[in-house]
Amino acid sequence: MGATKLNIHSKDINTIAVVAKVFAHPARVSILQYISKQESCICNDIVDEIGLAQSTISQHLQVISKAGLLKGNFKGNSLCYCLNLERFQEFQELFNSFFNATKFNCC
Amino acid sequence: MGATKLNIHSKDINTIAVVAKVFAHPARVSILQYISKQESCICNDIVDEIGLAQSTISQHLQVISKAGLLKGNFKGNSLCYCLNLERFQEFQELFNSFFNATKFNCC
DNA sequence: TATCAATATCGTAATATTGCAATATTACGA
DNA sequence: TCGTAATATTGCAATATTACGATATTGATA
Repeated sequence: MGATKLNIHSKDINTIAVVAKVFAHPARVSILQYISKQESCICNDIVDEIGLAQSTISQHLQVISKAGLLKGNFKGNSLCYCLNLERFQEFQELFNSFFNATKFNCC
Repeated sequence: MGATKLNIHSKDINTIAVVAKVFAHPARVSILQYISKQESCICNDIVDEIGLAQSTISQHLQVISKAGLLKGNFKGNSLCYCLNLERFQEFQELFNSFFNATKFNCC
């Protein structure tokens, strides 16, 4: 018990949920906003900015990265992430088509 | 430890996270889609439709309802929820302004 | 009022998420 | 190559979420 049942839902519905999950934590929303405002981005700056431990930020970054929302230079001891703008817009469109497809009212 | 730190983030950022959390579970996405397709909505129908226990659906409905996404007749033994279209569109706009405000790229 | 059907709540178990400290890894420069 | 700074990983504890069965509640109707 307790585990989310994925197999009973359509692929589209699960996709929406997975994408929403990325934005469902304030630290990740903060990180995304912060990255989008920088010329280049160094994780250590984010740590000072967001106010969570370095390891915690690193984990959140991994979640964001796995969702495909980052691109850039991941080598070296001072990384330079960027927003993957294409992917980000894909997400926006995904949400919008969900919202638009769900707008029919019943009463 | 383990509890999400809300106080270190701005109100806007927390709001995005709270709203995203509603859509961050496939059952809730399913429920929203289902409701939007019905003339009237009876929870027991949803149970058959979604494939989760009645109590589980009821809990998810509560989450959706607390987010303000439902309106309608909540009295009687056969309820008639509807999507709160205004609120739903508010959410869509919230997401879009977040997406649009975060579109600046760094590299 | 007694019953029934629909929905909500409670209690609990399973799983997931969050966060941190400690440690490991990595790549650069001396 | 050695040290160092930056980032990643690991291990663990705390908390949150998900799900279900059992039970309670609610409102309509006989």
